[in-house]
Amino acid sequence: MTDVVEPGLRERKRLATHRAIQLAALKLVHDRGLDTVTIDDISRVADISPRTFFNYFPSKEEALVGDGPSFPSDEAVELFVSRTGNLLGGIGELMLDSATDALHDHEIIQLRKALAADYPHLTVLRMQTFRAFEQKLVAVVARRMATEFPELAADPIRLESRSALVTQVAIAAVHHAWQNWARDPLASETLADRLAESFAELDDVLGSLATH
Amino acid sequence: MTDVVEPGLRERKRLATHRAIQLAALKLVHDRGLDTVTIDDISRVADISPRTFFNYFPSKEEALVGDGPSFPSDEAVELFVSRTGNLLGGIGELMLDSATDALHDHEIIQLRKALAADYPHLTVLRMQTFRAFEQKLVAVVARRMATEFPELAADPIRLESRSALVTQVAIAAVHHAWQNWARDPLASETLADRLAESFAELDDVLGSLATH
DNA sequence: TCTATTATTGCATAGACTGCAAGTTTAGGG
DNA sequence: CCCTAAACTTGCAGTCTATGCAATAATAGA
Repeated sequence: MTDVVEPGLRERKRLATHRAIQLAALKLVHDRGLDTVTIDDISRVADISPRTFFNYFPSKEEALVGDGPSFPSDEAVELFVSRTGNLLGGIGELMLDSATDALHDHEIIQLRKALAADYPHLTVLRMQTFRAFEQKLVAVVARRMATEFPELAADPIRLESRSALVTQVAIAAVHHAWQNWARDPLASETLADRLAESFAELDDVLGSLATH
Repeated sequence: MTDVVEPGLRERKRLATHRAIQLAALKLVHDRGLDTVTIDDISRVADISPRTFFNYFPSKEEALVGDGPSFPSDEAVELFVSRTGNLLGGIGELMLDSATDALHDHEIIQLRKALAADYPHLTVLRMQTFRAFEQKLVAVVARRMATEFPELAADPIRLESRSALVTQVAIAAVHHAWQNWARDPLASETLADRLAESFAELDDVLGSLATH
């Protein structure tokens, strides 16, 4: 298999700084509120120069919400495309596949959760990191729908519109999951749990709403 | 009935300035691109002081995307709540009711359309203006679902989660409509048309996705 | 140990945004 | 028509965000 090379000193330092900045930003904002915390403050706590801050994050907000999800692996994508039935649930699994990446840092996760509860507009910003993502996802969904619904494949414009709509609906579910996750700080459920719940609920609610 | 009082001079001037700022901002950005346009530029064209700009809009972006929709009238809300069947379609009509407010300024609409095509991230920002809105909408949807699905009314937590999810899905449809509307600059369809289309398509797609 | 690459930092600068106080304009009554 | 209160505009000073550039420091790899 592919060798997992031990990352060098440079890489390790880079990661440490990356984390130090996020941690400093999250702690400060948690303690003193969003608008009283400046990038100078964050840099001081993270032990870097303010100029270096911008080598890692383009803005205070980005440092707070963290990096967007990475796109699912090719295998996961191909599996998704080739399957049939429960399309939305499949997208949910795909999301989950990419969301479970950097979610091992307990302290940061906890702080981010509190942040999401305190500043809902940052949650929306967080959703925006999914947008980069979104276009690729639409393309993948289109491939899947083309194989599953042959009559759509014949009408590219309709296919495009459909897959865009379905993707938006899936993102709505992710948003819903994130909101529920952040709602109560005491719950021990992970974001992954909430994702599964929201997609299940979505599947359930569709049945009761369809007018056919 | 309620008398429609002629707005005074003060109010008319205010509206004129409001429009002048938006127009100036949209034209400048359309001609020169987003990042080369400053608030000083906009103010110069709109014939106001830069300080006055901030009396009208909190940022350049807000001036570009315009004000959020106003909440639907009480009558529209009550009608929606009391009806039954096609829940999502009903929400669509509700959205439409509030979206057709300030949509009579052809020049601004056309420029905003071009803007949405050129800068998709502003469209997302535009969606954020729906958020104030969103909370109220969730409450209204909850009322409707409580009357329509009595078994939900008995479980407030479930009801809350459901209505939040349904609202998110509806917003997804609005997003989809907005994207389609902005996609081709030549199409003569109005945003209202696109909204109707997207909600119809949503209703249609639900049938094919439900796993029941 | 030497060198190329990459990262950090300070400095200078432009632009976004806010509070405050002074000046203008409008509303509305006498 | 005039006067006053309220609302609106403006200039100014100051803080914070953000970026380019050039100098310095640290690391990788030979």
